Amino acid sequence: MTQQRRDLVDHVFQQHDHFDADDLIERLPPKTESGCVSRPTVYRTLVELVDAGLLRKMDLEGRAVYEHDYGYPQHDHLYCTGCHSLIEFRSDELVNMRKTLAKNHDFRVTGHRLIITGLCRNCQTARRRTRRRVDMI
Amino acid sequence: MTQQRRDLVDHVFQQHDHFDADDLIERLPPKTESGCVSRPTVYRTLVELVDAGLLRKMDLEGRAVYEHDYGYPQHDHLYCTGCHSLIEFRSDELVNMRKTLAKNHDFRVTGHRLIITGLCRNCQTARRRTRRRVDMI
DNA sequence: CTAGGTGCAAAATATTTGCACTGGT
DNA sequence: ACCAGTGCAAATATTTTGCACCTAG
Repeated sequence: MTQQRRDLVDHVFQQHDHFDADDLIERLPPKTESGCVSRPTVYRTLVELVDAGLLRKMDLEGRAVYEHDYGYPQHDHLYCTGCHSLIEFRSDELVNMRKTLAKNHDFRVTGHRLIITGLCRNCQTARRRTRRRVDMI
Repeated sequence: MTQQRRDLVDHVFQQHDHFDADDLIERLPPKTESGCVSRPTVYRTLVELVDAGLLRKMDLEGRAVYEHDYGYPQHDHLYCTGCHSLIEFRSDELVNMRKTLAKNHDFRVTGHRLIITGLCRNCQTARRRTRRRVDMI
């Protein structure tokens, strides 16, 4: 348990949000007095946190996005292509569907990933008014 | 409409399967007398086929995977982490769920992607017997 | 002390782009 | 001839790795 890992873990679990490796790197330097954590260390630590079951990883437009896993209920996401935000939702139907499918296809399910793409409320109206900025975070 | 595009489109639509840019490039050379199609051309053509609505693209483990779209019913996939195969399935429940969610969240849905991960029948038994090879292609 | 962790630089992977050339119409 | 399409090489973007050094336990 080094200082770098402590910094990373602290920031990661400060609030429940979605982030990628770059977000993490950009957020860290200003908040730590010990200088910034190097890119390889961030990637290596993320792998370990995922393996340890503390984070969940998903691929979004070619990049790896992470969110809390440990202690969080299973859920899926609405993804807004306007502001690139992820909105969480839960669905028991989906879990049941998964069970049925597993049985029908003799498939041993280990997990799933559902992303529903579209425009969130804000981006629907923003698009009408003005050219919205496509900035992230 | 050039010879390269004709070759590409011919191969892509010869059978309904899932492939990535590399698969396509490897499959083409032996079958065409006109030499192989260059990598940039493959990528450029794939983009156009997706834009034209002929192919669907999905991100799987960081790589772009394509499948037929035009004329094919909407469906989702079971993904076997053993043999890396994609098994298609249809679900009307899912479509209904999507509608309900869209309404509840005031979200304008444009599409979705569901991938259920696990082990297919073969890989379940193979795993018990012997250490299966995780070779690709 | 010593094993695991870190940072730098470089490699690996996947995809995209600048640009001059070429082939289809 | 013209213009879209092509190939090469190089650029991008993201993530991974080799390796020498450092530090927590």
